[in-house]
Amino acid sequence: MKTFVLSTESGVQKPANYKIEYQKQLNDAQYKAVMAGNGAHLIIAGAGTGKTRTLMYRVARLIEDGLHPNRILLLTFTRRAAREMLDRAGSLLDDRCKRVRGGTFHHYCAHILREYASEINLNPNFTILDSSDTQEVLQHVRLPFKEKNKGQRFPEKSTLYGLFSAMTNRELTLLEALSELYPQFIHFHEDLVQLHKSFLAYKELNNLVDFDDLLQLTKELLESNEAVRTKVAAQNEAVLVDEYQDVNKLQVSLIRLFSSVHKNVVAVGDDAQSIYRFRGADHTGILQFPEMFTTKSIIKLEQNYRSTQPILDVANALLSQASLKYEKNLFTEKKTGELPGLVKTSTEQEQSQFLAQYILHLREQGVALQDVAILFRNSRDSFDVEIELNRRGVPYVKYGGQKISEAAHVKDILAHIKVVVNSSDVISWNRILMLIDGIGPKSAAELMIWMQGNSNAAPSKAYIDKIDELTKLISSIKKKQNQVQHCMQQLLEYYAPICKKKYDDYPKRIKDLEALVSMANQFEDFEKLVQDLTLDPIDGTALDTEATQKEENPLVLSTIHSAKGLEWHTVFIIQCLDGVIPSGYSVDKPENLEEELRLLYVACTRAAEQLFITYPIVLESGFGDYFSNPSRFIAGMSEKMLEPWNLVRETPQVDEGNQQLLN
DNA sequence: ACTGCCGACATTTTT
DNA sequence: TGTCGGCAGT
Repeated sequence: MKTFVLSTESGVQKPANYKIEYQKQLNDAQYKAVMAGNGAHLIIAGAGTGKTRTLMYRVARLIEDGLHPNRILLLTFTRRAAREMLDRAGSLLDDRCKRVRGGTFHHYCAHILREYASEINLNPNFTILDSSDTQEVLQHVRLPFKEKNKGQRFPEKSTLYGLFSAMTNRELTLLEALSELYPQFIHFHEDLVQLHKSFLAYKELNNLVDFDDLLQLTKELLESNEAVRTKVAAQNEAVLVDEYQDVNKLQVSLIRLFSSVHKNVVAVGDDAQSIYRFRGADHTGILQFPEMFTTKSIIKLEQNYRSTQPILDVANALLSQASLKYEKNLFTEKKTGELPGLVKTSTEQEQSQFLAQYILHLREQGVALQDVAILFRNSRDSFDVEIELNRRGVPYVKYGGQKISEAAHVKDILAHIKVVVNSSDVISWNRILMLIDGIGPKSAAELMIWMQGNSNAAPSKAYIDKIDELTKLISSIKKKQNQVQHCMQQLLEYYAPICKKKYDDYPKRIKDLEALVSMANQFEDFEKLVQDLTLDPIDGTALDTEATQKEENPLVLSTIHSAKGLEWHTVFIIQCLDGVIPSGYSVDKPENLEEELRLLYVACTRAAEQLFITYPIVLESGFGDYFSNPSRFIAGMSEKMLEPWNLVRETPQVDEGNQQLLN
């Protein structure tokens, strides 16, 4: 006789022992967030409370519970964030974590669209336009409207871009977006409706998709096509969203669609760190999460592991000036530390001198350059410091501001590759034709008509040889698509003389391009290369890694926006002036003003041990020098919270205490 | 038609 | 800071 023992346990297998000791390694709130079961959960994570840590432990926990990694979708703000999180989760558990699908909304949408393009009459081979490409399209489309309204000030391409983008991302009608953002153009409403139509038509005709379309088309696809929606959403057994405070309305709609089958959504964010209103993020969005998703729990992470209490005091003092927020009480066990310093300098140059000298002083004290950051509101606010740092040979990297891949020479090269990938990419064709001597807008347009076979007029003899050379190059690359690096090299040989002619500073640019060529081999094919470089542009550093690797790890200069999620031992916030932060453009609207406040809050909470806020009293401008005021956000702060520093020029006598010497 | 030059200018922040 | 529009010269 055979025996079979029936288990008394229910069918679900509960691993009695996890590989990871969750309870030991996490605090109570984090543990709760990691272990929370199915359904929607919102995690309000104050700055420095271990938000990333919590997310990655949750990923590991889900996998340990038997969920297949590719049924997890992790949506982050940048691709780097996803990569880091999954790498860290991987070292926590094992390599299964790396198979989690992670990336930005734009990446995921691009992926869906490529797969299901045919369902919405889209060619899967579409080219993704970055913001400057999109503006070029707008420039083209707006011409007839500008002509029609001759003599009047018609919206610029950047204005149109802002308008249409707001409309899509915030799910507004054109009229709503127009009256809110650019009421001065309200009388063009009718024209703008037409312009928008021709903008969409142009993109459709030429197989072009811009950043906003990636999201919008995906939404339309999933809303209208139940079969696809079910298929896509069924795959997402767990959806994790990072930086929820910065998602916009359109992205919220997408999350709902992505999670529409299993309805397991965990969102992490901090309403106090919402700084992307300009991109359509609505910082009240996170406050409305419970209305959008059937929320099982709201978990608050309040213990800060990053900063000292004096730094948190300043941060909390800033936050107390905000009006609408989730009540939070950040606390730390790092009770003691230096008081944050307030450094007033006479000029911007003096500010730069102070920074350079103090940073070198810190280095002598054992604080490595890479553990120090200089943060600022606008990319150009660091120009003066950069000069000073260069003068003293202090290595630094700068994040934020213009991306290398948006520089003209890089775009030139990429345009050649783009026509290989998508031969109907007229924007790129136009760009590369115009590079040829003697070809301007007119000839380029004629040539494109001719190439499409819609004209018998052959191109003029003056440049027929050059056209020939170009077409040979393109078709040769087309044949060797798998030899990415080799083709890039070939392309660079073709482009180098053009570059020399076009730019005075060509040696620098050629160097950039050589670096681009050498990094090209990490891509299997051109499609991947083009898509990755548009969706995930290289910021300042990546191209000159060679230079930075040789020297010591560099000091970090960054816009506050790009500093999101990062931390340093010592942080300097510079140019902390009224009109800079808050920006002069935001002072007339309370909502915008609050965002500036949050921005300063984000900056302060990047500091672990020491924080400095600096500003010059005299500002130079084209019209001469004038006196400036410190940011209104710090103006009323007590000296016991933010300690004023006194800068003294070097004299034979040595000063003591909190006085820093300048020489 | 295209190129180059000049002066005016406006400017956040990013996928 | 570079970028944009306008204008004159080739």
